[in-house]
Amino acid sequence: MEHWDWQAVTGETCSNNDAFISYMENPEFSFGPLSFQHGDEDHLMSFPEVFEPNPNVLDESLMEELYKPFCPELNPYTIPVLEDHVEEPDCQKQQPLVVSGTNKDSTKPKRSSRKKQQHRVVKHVTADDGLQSDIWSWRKYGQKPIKGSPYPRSYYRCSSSKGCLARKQVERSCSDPRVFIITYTAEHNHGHPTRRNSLAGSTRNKSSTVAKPKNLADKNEPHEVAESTVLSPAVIKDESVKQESITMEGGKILTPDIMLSNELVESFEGFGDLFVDQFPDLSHELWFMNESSTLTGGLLN
DNA sequence: CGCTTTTGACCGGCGC
DNA sequence: GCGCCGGTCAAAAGCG
Repeated sequence: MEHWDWQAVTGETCSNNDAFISYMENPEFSFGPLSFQHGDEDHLMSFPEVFEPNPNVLDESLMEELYKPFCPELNPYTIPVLEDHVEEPDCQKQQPLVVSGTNKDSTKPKRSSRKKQQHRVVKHVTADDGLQSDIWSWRKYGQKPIKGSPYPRSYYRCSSSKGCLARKQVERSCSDPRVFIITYTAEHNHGHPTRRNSLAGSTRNKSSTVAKPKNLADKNEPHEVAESTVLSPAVIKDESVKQESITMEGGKILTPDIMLSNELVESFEGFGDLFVDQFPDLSHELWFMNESSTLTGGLLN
């Protein structure tokens, strides 16, 4: 395996040896939180979100290494699930052990979570850098004010497939309102979505500023701002186009510089916009497909 | 028509 | 048993 230096958005670096050795120890994590060793320290980083590849020569072997953690054949139906990565939301950290504003008895464990057995992954993201990287489509099914937090928690379920148990909770950090705490529970029982949410019903925010939290346009209640990783319709449609472009190519991606194998291309399915999100320097390598598909008749209409 | 969000009601676990 | 709380349901309404 060729040596590959990873540049993390956080400023940290590590080599692919470190990262992939760790990955091989935890192959069930097809993508998502990835632990690696750097020096004497253990790190846990969300792989698709924090790493950017060095601008290096792009060839197939490097691409395969690059995408090994995301390869669906290893675990096609898994969202980032890493029990060890569970973190308590900020507000709950400040109030020992979950909920209950009273906290009369902090020595006993408060209610053992009803869903204790479920895997959970808690991610902290900002509106600017994290909220658009979710490749799944979600339908909101509830919102509740949370004790001890000025912001409500929103509940989403996967809308890509009926019967999918995947859930996501979104709340705004009370310690840093710029940060959204996203909690994933359960697993997707299906492959990556072929398209994002449909547009219908999702356009109540008349203003379609990119990634703007919905309801800002039509409601003034401050708690409403806490909600939402929902993409603006414009973004959703735009990304759907990109994503289907990849799928529609059905086998080969051709660029002036590279030709990828069928297997690798299949591993990209449902992954197109994530690629673009995470590796903007390389996005032009795939964007041509959108152009070509447009020329051959378009995809969504 | 099929999808979405909104929101009050309901359910079940937990502590007292 | 009661009340609190988080999580879910489902009806209503909007959108393309």
